[in-house]
This record gives sequence, C-alpha cells and structure tokens, in this order.
Amino acid sequence: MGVTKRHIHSMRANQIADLAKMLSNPARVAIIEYIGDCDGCLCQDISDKIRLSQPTTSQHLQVIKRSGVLKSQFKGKAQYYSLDIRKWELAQGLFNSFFNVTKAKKNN
Amino acid sequence: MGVTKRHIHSMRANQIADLAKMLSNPARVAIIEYIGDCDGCLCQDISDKIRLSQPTTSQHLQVIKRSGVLKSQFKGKAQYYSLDIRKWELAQGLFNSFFNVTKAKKNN
DNA sequence: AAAACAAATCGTAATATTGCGATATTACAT
DNA sequence: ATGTAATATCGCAATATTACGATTTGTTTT
Repeated sequence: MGVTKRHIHSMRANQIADLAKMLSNPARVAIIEYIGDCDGCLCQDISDKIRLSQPTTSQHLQVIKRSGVLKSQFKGKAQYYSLDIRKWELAQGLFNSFFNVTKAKKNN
Repeated sequence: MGVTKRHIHSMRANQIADLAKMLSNPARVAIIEYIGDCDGCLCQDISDKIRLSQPTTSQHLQVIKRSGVLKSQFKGKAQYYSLDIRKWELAQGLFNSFFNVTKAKKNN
C-alpha cells in the first residue's frame, strides 16, 4: 500500500489538496514570493535568490507551472516566469471558500 | 540528498509550507470538511464517512492536530474532534496575506 | 554552422508519505 | 479488577518527494 486514494474523495477535496501540495515546499513558496516581487524573472535569478541549484529550481518551477498558476515566455534567450493572476485568484478563492465553509457553523 | 532545506528559507515560507503540507492530502481536506460540518465528531464516524480505515484516519487526525488547527476532548469514552477556530482563522490569514502580497504589484 | 547561454530533463541517493493489519493504550462501565 | 468500546501507535511495504551533478534541449548571436 502507500498510494493516496484520490478516487474516494470529492473533486473539490482533490483540487485543494493538489494546490496545497504545490505550496507544501518552502522553496516553492519562496519562488512564488520572488516572482510576485520581480514580475517576470529568470530561472537563474530565482536560483541565486533562493540559493538552490538551477536544476532544483527548474524542477520546482515545473511543479508550480503544472498547478496552473504560472506562465512563462521567452524574451531574448531567457525564459521569463510570471504569475497567471487569473489562476492565482481562482486558487485563492478555492482556499478561501474552503476556509470559510469549514467554519461557517461554528460558534466556539 | 533529498532533504528539504528548510533553513535557507524564511520562517514565513516554512510556516505556509507546513500548513500547505497538512492540507496536501485529500483525505485530510475531507476530514476537515466533515469536522466543520458536524462540530465535534468521532474518529470512527470520520473513518466511516471518508472510507479509510480507523488507523489511517487516526494518523491523519494526528497530522492535522500537529499543525495546531484541531482540538479534541473526551466525552464519555469517545474523543470528539473539532476545529480550533482561532487557529483556523490564523491559518486563513496567513494564506490570504501570501496570496495578496504576491499579486500586489501585478497588472496583467 | 558554431558558439554561448539559459532552462529542462535524466539518473540517482536520501528521505518522507501513505495506507493498513496488528497491537497497545485509554476511559468508562460492571 | 475485568470487560468493552474508542482511539492511538507500531511495523511494514509501496510510492512519492527532494536535491544535485551530468547532460540535453532550445534560443539567440556571431
């Protein structure tokens, strides 16, 4: 055993878990914070900033990208990463509704 | 290799990642949703509801509890779990500030 | 076409997570 | 004290994640 049983849970639960998994490593949180600051940045700059190797940084970027909140484009020979704000806000909304619904009926 | 390098990141990044890790499994998301609904529930009921074994459910409950957002108390011979709303809101605030700060300077 | 640079992928070792059966612990009965 | 019900922990096998060096792929320049 040892495989997450995704199929027994709701799509919503899986979506939230997927997004949370993307944020579950501090390097990825730091990368996102940095991208939020610089508005279009290079893998190499991010790698320098967060002090992880270029391959590791690139892998984290792929993980973030796979979750849908990141976009990238070439300018010159470098690839510039930036947040997909629409998707980012969707993610925020999903988390917020989860946090809110979950406490709706509470009074303690 | 293979160990997350927590020490190179900010405390804030680690806190967010820790909370996200807690939410990174759909069973835990489902458990929290259920606890939010029933306001004080038993491990066994949760186990039935999410259709994972009692030991697995209990382990997930410990993970959630370790993150600080869960509290438990005995009533009779059973243990009732409920959300610690204050901590839950702190977690929500942390996520929200992360989501907001990160998009503050954007215009796309 | 070749050089130069940036980013992605491959391969791999160390570690962490997931789920369950078996067992232990805890709390309340009788 | 013994029994019973509820929850927690142990031990383990199957995966998954993390990080990096080496290499490959892709883009621009010369």
